[in-house]
Amino acid sequence: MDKRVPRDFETLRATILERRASLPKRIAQIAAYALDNPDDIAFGTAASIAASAGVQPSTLIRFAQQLGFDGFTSLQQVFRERLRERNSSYDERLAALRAKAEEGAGHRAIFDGFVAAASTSLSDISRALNDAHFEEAVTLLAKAETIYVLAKRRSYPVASYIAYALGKLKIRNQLVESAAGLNAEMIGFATPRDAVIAISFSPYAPATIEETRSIAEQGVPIVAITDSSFSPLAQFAKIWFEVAEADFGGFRSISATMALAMALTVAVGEKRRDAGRKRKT
Amino acid sequence: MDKRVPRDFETLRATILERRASLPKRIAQIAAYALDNPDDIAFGTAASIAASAGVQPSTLIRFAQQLGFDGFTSLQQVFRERLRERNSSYDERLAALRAKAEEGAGHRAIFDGFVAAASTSLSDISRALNDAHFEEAVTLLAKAETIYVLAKRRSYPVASYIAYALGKLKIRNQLVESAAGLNAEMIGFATPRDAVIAISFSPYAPATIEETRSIAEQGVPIVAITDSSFSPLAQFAKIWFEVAEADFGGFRSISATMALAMALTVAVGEKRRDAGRKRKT
DNA sequence: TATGGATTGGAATTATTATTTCATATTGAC
DNA sequence: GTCAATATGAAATAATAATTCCAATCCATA
Repeated sequence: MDKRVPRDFETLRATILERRASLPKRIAQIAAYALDNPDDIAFGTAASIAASAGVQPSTLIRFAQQLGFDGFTSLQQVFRERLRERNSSYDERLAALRAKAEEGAGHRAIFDGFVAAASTSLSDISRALNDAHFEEAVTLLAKAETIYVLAKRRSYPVASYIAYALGKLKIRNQLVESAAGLNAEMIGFATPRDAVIAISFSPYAPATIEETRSIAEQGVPIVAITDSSFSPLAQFAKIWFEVAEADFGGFRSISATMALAMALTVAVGEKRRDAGRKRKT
Repeated sequence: MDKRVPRDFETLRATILERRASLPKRIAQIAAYALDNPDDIAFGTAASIAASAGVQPSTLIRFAQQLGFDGFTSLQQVFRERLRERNSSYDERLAALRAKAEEGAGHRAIFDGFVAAASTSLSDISRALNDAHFEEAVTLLAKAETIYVLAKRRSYPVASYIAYALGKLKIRNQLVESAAGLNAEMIGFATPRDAVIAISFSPYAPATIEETRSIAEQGVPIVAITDSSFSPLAQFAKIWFEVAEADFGGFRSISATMALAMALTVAVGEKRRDAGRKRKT
């Protein structure tokens, strides 16, 4: 018994792909069918699957045996397990990935951890996002002449993506960068007809707070993305979103923030397009 | 037959909850178990489920019949269908969300779309990432004196995050920005003892390609993150990762790229720490 | 093109699993 | 407390499904 039986779907998949070339015709046929229709394998009976794949039930069993299983039933377990896993909550999946990390599966575990953290964050925000707030924010931003984007450090990548996307949508915007130390002057140009997207998470970058305060004092409406109602950003903002990002290895995910930012941007683009169309007709 | 048989899980669930009070003890027991462990119902046998729920198989069948099914098997179909639906490919779900967004179902649909795109991308890369490549990349980067980070436009946010994280980990790095048009000179300082992380997706920013080529010619090893084996980056790179990002509303997700980038960064940090510790002992 | 080995189809067999049946227990009304 | 109706447990039975077996076929090689 030097050939190990694939216990999880991914290993199984890899094994099949690897041996694909050397499999007999009918077995290959079943192999292809299995990878294309994993759900059918999970739920069907040997006879029904064989019929769908255009082979005999016995071939199906030979296929399973060739892979090292002792029969169709044990092969089917792997396909069922896959559905269970896929279906299990993000939290459980995260736990599973963390568990894998414990076994010390090299650096792969780190990667799994980040994927898990990102998934968790996404599912959290999907649940938590308030539709009405989102709608208000879109309305507010769509009316702005120029959208100022304000974020430092960890949040800066999000800001730069927003600026990129707004640019592609031909929406006037200004990324407040600290390059030449002219942020204060840049902010000075903003008026109440503009709007701001400010992003900051604990520990809040002092510069972001300071700039947000000063721009708020000029009467420019602010949409904030931050991590709690105690955030200093929340007090300055007309509308603010609370985003809870999961962390791994001391680094927090930014995927939820990113998704929210992209959605805001694109929604603003759509709203403007719609408004423009209406005005013309 | 005025009582209709629940055909989908949600209806079934509602029906069960509604009648819960009027059900006999053992039947109620099975009902509770079914709602708590729907996966078990989907895959188990009548005997195994009955045992887990602490009742007789016949009770399970009576339960099914009381709900209007003609036996356990048809009840089970509903639980299986549920898994199928839940698992229906992300692509289908994305398509549905896109359609929803098209018909103007509020801006929430846009947000959902971005979350779905991000989830899809994450689950794809989780499946596709090659452990060995990842390990190699980490080794290569951990040896570098300085890590140069190269990315423009859509990929720039990822690069800026890498630079931020490397900085926090006290790993010397240089983000190649186009601020003052001095990129060529900056790149000129790189030696074969350094390393590069280059990120670019179709349509590849010409500047990124050009800079990657020139730095490769200096013998600096390159780790590339890109979207296909035909990518111009792939030919210059010692190791390259293929990342397929789902898109929504014309904007591609960057969550998978982000997760990979963070994992690389932190893994490099760990590897260095381990190496440092070894040297000391 | 003959020959041996591998592969396949299809029926026979075995196993597993759902369902039915019936005796027993429980519950509630009088 | 008695009786009838209902519910439950356990084993018997029927149905269904997995597996095995063997003859037929295919394929590569000499």
